[in-house]
Amino acid sequence: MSYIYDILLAFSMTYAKTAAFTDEQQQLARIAKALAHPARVAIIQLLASKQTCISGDIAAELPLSRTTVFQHLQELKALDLIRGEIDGLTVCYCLNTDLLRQVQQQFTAFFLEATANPACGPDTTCAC
Amino acid sequence: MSYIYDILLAFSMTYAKTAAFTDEQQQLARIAKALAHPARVAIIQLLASKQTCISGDIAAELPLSRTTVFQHLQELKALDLIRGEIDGLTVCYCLNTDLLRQVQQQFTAFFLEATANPACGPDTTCAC
DNA sequence: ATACTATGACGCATGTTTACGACATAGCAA
DNA sequence: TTGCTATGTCGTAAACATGCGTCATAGTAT
Repeated sequence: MSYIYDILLAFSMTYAKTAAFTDEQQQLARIAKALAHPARVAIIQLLASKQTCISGDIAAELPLSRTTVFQHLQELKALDLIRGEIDGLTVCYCLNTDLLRQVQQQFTAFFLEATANPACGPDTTCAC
Repeated sequence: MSYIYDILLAFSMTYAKTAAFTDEQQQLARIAKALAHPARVAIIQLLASKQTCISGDIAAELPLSRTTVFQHLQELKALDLIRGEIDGLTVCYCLNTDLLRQVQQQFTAFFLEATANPACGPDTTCAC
């Protein structure tokens, strides 16, 4: 019993237990992770504020090196939150507003669920 | 000029440049980071689903060790997203719904800003 | 062709997160 | 007291994130 259990356990060690969470939870966490750095929040706000897509001089507007900004751009791009099209020497990055709207709904649903009940208080069994 | 610049730069190296982003951006990123792991999303959903606050047997409902779950609880607690009150042998954890509502508004505002414009398309200078 | 510029790829150093076992503590109950 | 149970603390290993300098590539212009 414990032998087989140990073998099964071995396969699910270290970072792999994540697979046991629901797709919904993992999806939300993945997007949240993309927003979990001020630089990436700033990049999205920057792209949102420009009518036309701006190129890699995004780096010029942030207090980070071009290399680092590029890395953040890649991360957002990997989740398809932003798109990048090469146009000659420059690259035009822009928001994927369709996906952002979907994501917005996921977050809205999550927060609705989380704030639905008044949680603990004088009317519940405990009083946090 | 470049001498003083270098000194100033030295104070803001490595992870400290974060200070150059707005409070708003940092706050959003901080909360997003708290939601950036499926376990923490699951914990919040779990607490939301229970009428009464449940104790540390949260761990029993998640595919993680008690120690690891405790660590995630601490992280959420550090941001005051959840509260924990000791009641004899057990601890009652519960959501801080007031704060969650504030956070909800921050995210709503961010996504509104991000999805306001149709971004790139046939009507803009580039066509991502 | 040559030089210039905007991008992107690579590698490395440092710090942070995640996960867990082993130990410590503190209430409760026999 | 003694043992049991629910919590919390510590140390540690592995993975991941962050930041940047350096080099490679590929358009553009002279």
